[in-house]
Amino acid sequence: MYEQLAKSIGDKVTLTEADFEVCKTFFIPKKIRKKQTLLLEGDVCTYNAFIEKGILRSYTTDEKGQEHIMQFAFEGWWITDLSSFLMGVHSTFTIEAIEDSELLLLTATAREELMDALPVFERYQRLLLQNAYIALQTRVNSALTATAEEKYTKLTISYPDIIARVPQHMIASYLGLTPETLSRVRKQINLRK
Amino acid sequence: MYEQLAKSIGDKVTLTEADFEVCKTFFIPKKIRKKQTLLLEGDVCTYNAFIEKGILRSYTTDEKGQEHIMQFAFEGWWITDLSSFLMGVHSTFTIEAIEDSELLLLTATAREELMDALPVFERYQRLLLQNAYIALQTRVNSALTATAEEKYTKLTISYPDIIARVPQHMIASYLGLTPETLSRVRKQINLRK
DNA sequence: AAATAAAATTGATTTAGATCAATGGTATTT
DNA sequence: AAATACCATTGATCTAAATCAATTTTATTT
Repeated sequence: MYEQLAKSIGDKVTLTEADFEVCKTFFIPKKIRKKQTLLLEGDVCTYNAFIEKGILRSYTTDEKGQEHIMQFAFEGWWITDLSSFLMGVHSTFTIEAIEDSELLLLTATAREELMDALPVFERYQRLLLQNAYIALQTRVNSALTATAEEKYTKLTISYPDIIARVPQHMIASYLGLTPETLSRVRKQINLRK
Repeated sequence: MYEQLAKSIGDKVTLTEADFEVCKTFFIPKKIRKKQTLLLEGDVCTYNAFIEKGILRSYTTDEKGQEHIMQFAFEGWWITDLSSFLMGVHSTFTIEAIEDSELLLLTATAREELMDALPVFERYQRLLLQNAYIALQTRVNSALTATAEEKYTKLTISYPDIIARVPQHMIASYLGLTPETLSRVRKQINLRK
């Protein structure tokens, strides 16, 4: 149940086995079924979730009821509404499981305590955040620069997992395209090869 | 020369005056004139720049020679190409002064040393990054969701400084619009009031 | 396994914003 | 202060992607 977490932390910092045992105690394991929500828009996000197994997504809903996906999260990734989680404000995102998933939840206070108990955890969190920030910049740039086809092609290269495991209409939403446009883009690409 | 830095750090963490004196020694002051570059696309970004005075911007240039602005940075903000700065890869961004500016530069090694010397500096950096990440998410969401007019209106509300101090064609670039479209959007808004 | 719901595809049409082009303004530069 | 380069505005036209609508395919549920 903690394999992915051990791997994720170990990739970024050095932690003894004893310290990892301490680390584990701060997390709350939780299973969540496909289509169940971990967070509803408007609620306060009380957890930062680490994914041991499965896929989740976070999304906003606009006035017309259309969903806009902010993030997909797979095994070994984290997902939360950061501003709600850190500042205690009402969330703008809904977080929902795309597959049956196994999570490790960290409350805001547990997170603070864990960073105090194991200073490398703060470093780990900073390193994760750096990567997440860089990835988001790339996404902004793609949104400003790229055509529909370029956006899709870049995604297939950078995140083949998303293409393989996520329904197409959700990929469209993530890229800021309609499902129809994405379907046509894929057809074009296939015709050319 | 260090007023803005003292303010920025003081807003996030607690630092004694003596520690701040230590902190100062890690920075290299630098003046840069309007239109001069701090970083050219393709070079390795050796500095994380804190802005004491002035405005800078970071942007990518596409195949057609068009510039796409990733970030504006004012007094009290930081600017860098994070992935180039941290990983030593060639930068995708150019960083350039919009006005004559005064900077405090931190090299990657100075930054590491500073975080070792003053652990609160690591926390300060993490807190900055958290805010930057949340702001970027908001920008992605706006890019996915909003019309040209909504993008502009949101910017006027969230960042009136940008509207007031940055040329219009750069605002257009930042929003992913052409200068013509932004001009028309502004006209529409003015006609309505 | 049949029934139902959800997702993907394809076609016809519309539209928001881009592009092309010209003019008037506003800064820099000499 | 004149000259030059850069910016913002306005108009006409074009186009990539959205919308509307129908059909086929694939998943879920009973």
